[in-house]
Amino acid sequence: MTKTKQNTLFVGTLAKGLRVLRAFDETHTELSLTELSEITCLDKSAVQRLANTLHLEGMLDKDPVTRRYRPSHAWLKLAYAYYWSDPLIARAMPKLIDLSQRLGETVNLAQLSGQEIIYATRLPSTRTTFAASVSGRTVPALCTSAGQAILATFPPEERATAVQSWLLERHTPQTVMDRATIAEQIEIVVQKGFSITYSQLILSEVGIACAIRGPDGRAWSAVQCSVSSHHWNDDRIRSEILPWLQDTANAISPLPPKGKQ
Amino acid sequence: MTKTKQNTLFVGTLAKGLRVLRAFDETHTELSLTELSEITCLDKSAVQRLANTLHLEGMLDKDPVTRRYRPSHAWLKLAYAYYWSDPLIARAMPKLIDLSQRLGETVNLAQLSGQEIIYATRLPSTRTTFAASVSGRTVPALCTSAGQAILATFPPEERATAVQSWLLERHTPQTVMDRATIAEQIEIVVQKGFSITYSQLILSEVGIACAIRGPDGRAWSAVQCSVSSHHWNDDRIRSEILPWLQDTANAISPLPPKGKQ
DNA sequence: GCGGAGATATCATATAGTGATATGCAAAAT
DNA sequence: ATTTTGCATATCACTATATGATATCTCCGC
Repeated sequence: MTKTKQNTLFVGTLAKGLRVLRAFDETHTELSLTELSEITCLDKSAVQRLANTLHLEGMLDKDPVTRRYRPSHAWLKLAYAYYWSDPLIARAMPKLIDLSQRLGETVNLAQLSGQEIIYATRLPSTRTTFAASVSGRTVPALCTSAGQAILATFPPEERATAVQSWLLERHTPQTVMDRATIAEQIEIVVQKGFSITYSQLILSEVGIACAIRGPDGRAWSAVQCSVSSHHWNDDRIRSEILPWLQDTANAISPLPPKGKQ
Repeated sequence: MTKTKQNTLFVGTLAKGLRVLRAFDETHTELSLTELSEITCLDKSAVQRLANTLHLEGMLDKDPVTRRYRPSHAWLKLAYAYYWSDPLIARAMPKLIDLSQRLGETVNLAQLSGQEIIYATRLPSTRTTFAASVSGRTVPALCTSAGQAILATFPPEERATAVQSWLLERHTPQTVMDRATIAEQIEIVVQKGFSITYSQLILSEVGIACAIRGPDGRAWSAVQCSVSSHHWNDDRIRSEILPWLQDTANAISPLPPKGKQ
């Protein structure tokens, strides 16, 4: 209902079902029918049917006693299918493993997804927050070293509009919320070829990122490394981490020439 | 169509949409409309509408030139939601990171999902196959060290029927396909409290697993470690890996007493 | 420039999903 | 114990919505 996308090629019922799936997130880890109904803004009855269907199809687990629904293992299987479908992952993975071994620090593969960065794979090497140890997290691109590294490969005008309009989100007291400052930072990234951010997502966490450029020089992903500022000063980061990070990013870079065969 | 689940609480359209999502896997990484139609056994028109809807809703990417569909980043976001929803993951993750650091070898968290094991989190420490480096892979439980470790915590009758009836799948020439042999192996696991398998999924790969038991002694998950038999002999595995593995599994074990509060 | 495969668009039809309402169940409140 | 409340589950008549056959359009190989 609400204002369904008129089109006849659009199956509203399926869209509603997806609303139910997407109702689950960090804060909504298990939901009752009425909660689902509230979150999705769908009719109670509709949610009942949709959730039931998702349950029968193995997409939702249902607690037999509380009657609440939870994501099922099928959600992980979908991620597995994604990993196979994205050629970058296959190319990057062995190199990321090497890098993580060499540095002994957390290494991530970040991809641009709209205005956000999604951490497609994570190789945590250190106790950290839960959010930083599992893949699939999304964060506004402007707030992250990876996002800035990627944006720095964009043509100046696109870069400018991105810095002007893209989503921002405060995660720590230190999170930079001023777009002018971010613009400056990114210009520096353009010069240096890498990006470093401090305490943007977690306090005293340093993010270092190098873009993975396509043949046209433009990047959609980045190799990123997170370390603690208590253990690493700027000099050591630049001398002991950056070179390897850069090498890894470059090694992943060349995209296949798109040949049909 | 076909033989839709009669029930009025079942929304066929949604189920069909899910069929489209699940058409993607290791071998089907990007699909055209006609391919989707073949795989899902759905009408061409139906697939057209469903795929289009999934695309508009951001669940499928569409190559503007080849017109083929691919899984989108949303699939990773779903996995992220799963990770938050499963309390075991949050409890296990820091301990798995520690373990992976200590051993310097690949560490996995495996969960029982039907007759299969699903690798919910992976911390690869060594170059390995792609399938073994990304999470979400499922493998028949009987073929894996983790599956055997879990089954060994089941009451004898259930164990027996599982060994008799559950799915088997050959992955290497060495994969044990004889149920009697598997039964024997699992009885040994019951005695020893851990499971070791050789070359079952990949040649010269050794899998070592310890079950994560619930308060009732029964397990649904296991901590698993994969090493190369070229680098590790039995003695070293038992003395240098097993103790830590066991400790980690035990440390994760105690499930919260299920109190409402 | 032709032929064919596959993607896109259209449309009349009835099936399949809708949402209001009613019943059932269990835990919290009195 | 009894009542109340909050949710889950079930039912049903209606029509909006998905259906699938058909037609058109577009791109590639020959």
